[in-house]
Amino acid sequence: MSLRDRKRARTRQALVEAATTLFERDGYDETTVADIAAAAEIGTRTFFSYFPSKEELLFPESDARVRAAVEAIADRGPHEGPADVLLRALHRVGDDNDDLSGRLAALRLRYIREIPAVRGRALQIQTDAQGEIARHLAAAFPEQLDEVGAAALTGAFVGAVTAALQVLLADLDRLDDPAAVQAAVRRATDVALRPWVTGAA
Amino acid sequence: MSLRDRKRARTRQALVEAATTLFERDGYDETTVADIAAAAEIGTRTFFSYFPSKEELLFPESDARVRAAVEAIADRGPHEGPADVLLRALHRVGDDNDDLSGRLAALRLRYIREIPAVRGRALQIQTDAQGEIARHLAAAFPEQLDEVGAAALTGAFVGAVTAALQVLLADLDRLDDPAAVQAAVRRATDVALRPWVTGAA
DNA sequence: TTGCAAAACTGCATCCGATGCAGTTAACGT
DNA sequence: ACGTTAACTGCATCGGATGCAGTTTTGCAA
Repeated sequence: MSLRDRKRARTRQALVEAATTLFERDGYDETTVADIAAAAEIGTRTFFSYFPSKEELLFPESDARVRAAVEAIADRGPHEGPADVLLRALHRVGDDNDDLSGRLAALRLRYIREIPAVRGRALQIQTDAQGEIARHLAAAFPEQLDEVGAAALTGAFVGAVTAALQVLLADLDRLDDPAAVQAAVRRATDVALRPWVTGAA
Repeated sequence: MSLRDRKRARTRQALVEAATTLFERDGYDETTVADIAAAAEIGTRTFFSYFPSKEELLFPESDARVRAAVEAIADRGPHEGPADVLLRALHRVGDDNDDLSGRLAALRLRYIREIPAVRGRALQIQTDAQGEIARHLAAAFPEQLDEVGAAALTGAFVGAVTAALQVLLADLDRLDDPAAVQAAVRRATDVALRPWVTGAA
């Protein structure tokens, strides 16, 4: 990796950290892009060559989860059906929830509820990920699932977990506690997916 | 209804129609709020007392579908389970898809794919509607569903239909044909919900 | 009908996010 | 060491959105 690339990665990281600190101190709307750029010691204009928009700061590695899920599909056993694989993939994604120790994740969870632009971006990322997973799932089970069926199955899983999680997080004021969030995620998957684990594959 | 209210409703309608025409002619980003306000013969500033944002023009009656679904839940038969009721509600919502003759609906479907802000707003509306439906469902079946379970079930249904519909609409270039869209919606619900209609309630 | 209070409309100034452009600076490979 | 390429930066600009203050319109009661 060249010096250029290393420097660039460092600046990117500095931007995320500066944004995290400023968001925590002043709030999302109160923190301007100019503030963040200044804190990371780059020009305001240059910010937009690192992130296309302010929201994106909250989702610095949105690909990681998708990759984990795709891996889980690839690592399927010989006797697993589509629902089993999907279930395993979702659990693995839930476990990997600790991206970078929490501070940013806590902000993200709060802002997804409070700031429309952030919520919109989060939902779009989820939709895209869902589509990607469905594509891989259909490819893995060509005889049992067509494109539409795979999308429907994936949508049902993700939709169930997301909705359940939302209810569980709604009355959770201490979003800063990673353990509580982790527990909520696990309970959400359990409740949401119970209808499948007992039924047919 | 007072003269004031009637006039206000007329202006609101004029704004939606002006926006529809301008969007069709020039595109979403190319049409400014000032253009729309001018076409409806009100000041630019006044626009924001009718709609809080530009996107909102594309969702003028987002409550209607929720009301239809809630009605469907209320009209349940004595032997229907939660899944049956939800299925019927979803079908009714699908049938009511012809809001105001299509032009706006066609634009909406296109822009949900193309413009991030619109997609974000659409997903937020869907999420809110989902939550509302789940609340009513839980209230209707207090012994079989708790809050989390109702949210998970509703999320699964809506998620499945939405995902399936998205695949079907992806290769549909002629979005202007209401019949084709209607058919896609119906097929999406059929495919997505097949696992439930045969299984247990 | 008249007069008053509430609501709606409007222009103006302002802020912020985002983009195009052009000039400068820094890093890379030879 | 040098030319090429990429990155950084300031500047100007645009559109969406909000607060404010002044004017106009509507509603209602005297």
